Amino acid sequence: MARPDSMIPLAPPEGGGPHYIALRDQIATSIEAGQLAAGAKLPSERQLQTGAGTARGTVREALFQLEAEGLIYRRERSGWYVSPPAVTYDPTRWSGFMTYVAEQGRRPATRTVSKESAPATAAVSDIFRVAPGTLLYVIGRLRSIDGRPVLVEKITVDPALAPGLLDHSLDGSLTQVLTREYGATVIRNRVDMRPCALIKTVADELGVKSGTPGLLVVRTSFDAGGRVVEYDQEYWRHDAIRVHVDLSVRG
Amino acid sequence: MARPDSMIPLAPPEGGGPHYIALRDQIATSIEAGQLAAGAKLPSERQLQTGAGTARGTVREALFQLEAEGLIYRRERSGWYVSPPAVTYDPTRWSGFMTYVAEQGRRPATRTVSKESAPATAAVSDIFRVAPGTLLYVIGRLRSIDGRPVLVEKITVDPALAPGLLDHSLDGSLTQVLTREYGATVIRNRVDMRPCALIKTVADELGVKSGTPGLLVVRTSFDAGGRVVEYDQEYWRHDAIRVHVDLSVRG
DNA sequence: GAGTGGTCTAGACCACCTT
DNA sequence: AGGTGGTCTAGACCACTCA
Repeated sequence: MARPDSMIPLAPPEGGGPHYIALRDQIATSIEAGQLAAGAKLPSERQLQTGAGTARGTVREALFQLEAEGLIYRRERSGWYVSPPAVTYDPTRWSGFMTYVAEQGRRPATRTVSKESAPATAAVSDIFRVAPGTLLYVIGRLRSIDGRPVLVEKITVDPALAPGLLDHSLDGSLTQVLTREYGATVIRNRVDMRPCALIKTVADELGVKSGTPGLLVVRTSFDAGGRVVEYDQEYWRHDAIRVHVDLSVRG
Repeated sequence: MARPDSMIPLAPPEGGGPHYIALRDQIATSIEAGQLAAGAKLPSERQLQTGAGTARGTVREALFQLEAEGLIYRRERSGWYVSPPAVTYDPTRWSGFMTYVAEQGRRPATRTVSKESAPATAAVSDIFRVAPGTLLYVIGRLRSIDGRPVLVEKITVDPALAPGLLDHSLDGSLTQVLTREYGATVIRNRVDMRPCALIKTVADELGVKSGTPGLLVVRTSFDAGGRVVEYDQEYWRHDAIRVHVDLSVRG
């Protein structure tokens, strides 16, 4: 039996839109009204289901919508939570994650997940202008804001520029280490950004479901000789970042 | 009856992952292998359902995943199609949409959807530094690449700077009109970007389902007097754009 | 161990696009 | 008119988290 109109579980949504949109609006309103504060946990899907008088699938559609909008997020098999505000990233400023997150009154943290020497793939060897298979340092890090993981990054560095890099502490600013310990001077930064989906490996580390939307930010920094100092691929939760660029006419 | 293992509809996915991921991988592979070219239509959901031996909901989950990744997109109630490549947007370059899209070998088009004088809301009046309720020009445009709508924009301009603007043709570069006809000179550009969901009004114009992921790009341009020349909110399909910024040390 | 979300089934009706 | 995706139901079992 499909949609038994005889029992009218809940008033059909005003305006005739889908039920899941009506539920979405209801939850969105109580978030904006502050009844659900940032970080607060939503009722369970089965509770919402009872309250709304719809099937669980419909409830989940409303939740997916809110997730896509960045209003809520999930912790795998734990529940749905109200998203905290996003931080602003400005690629024209040269401060690192730890700095600009703190400047915005939030608490940044970095955890080094992996560090190793690995042979360069075709794409990477091209960027570093080395032969494919050349051993490069690859560092994996997980960065959090106020205790919530927001990005996973994979940093590649040429050992020729920073021999023994992996023996240093990598839980702070890597750029700072490269500058202070190895005298590397970045004079050019290239930044690429694009919406993406978080694939399994990344999603697992962030504790989100594979396939949730994200933002890929790729930074490539060069020294005066045009050599790549640092190649950094950052996979962000899509609701944790916004980008801001301020530009004046120049030469 | 749930998951009748007795009939094993399709070999359970290698590695033990979910079925929808296996189907996703299968479709992704045939796209990457070129068996499904950019713009090609996928088989219908019910055909895929039969082929994969799963329920339609599972098929749709695989399709949603691919959509989130930007590999495919849908035309409302028409079908699923392979996404064309994204265009690159560089906020540090001052060329407009028509120019940079054409430079990348694609065919740009603009259609003016609406133009009117409307009273400034609180947020907008703040940006333009006018009293709330002041009449401002608001222009709605739909922009396409190779015939596929990729963004909806809402441009706000202060009539004090460009009286009679709405009488001009607005289907080309608006910045050019403002420069040539009104002598406005932009010396500063502020750009904000963040992932978002496309809400109903926008989604309808783009012909996508409400709630599909998008990218909001807000450009604010200023003249030498610090006055806002143009305030432009662009809602992009998330799979149509990537952002590229190249920065050198400077003053 | 109770409860949560994650995955899946097998249907149904509808609004809309396409031909 | 026939086919498409969009929405929805009412179940089920599973892997995992949390207390």
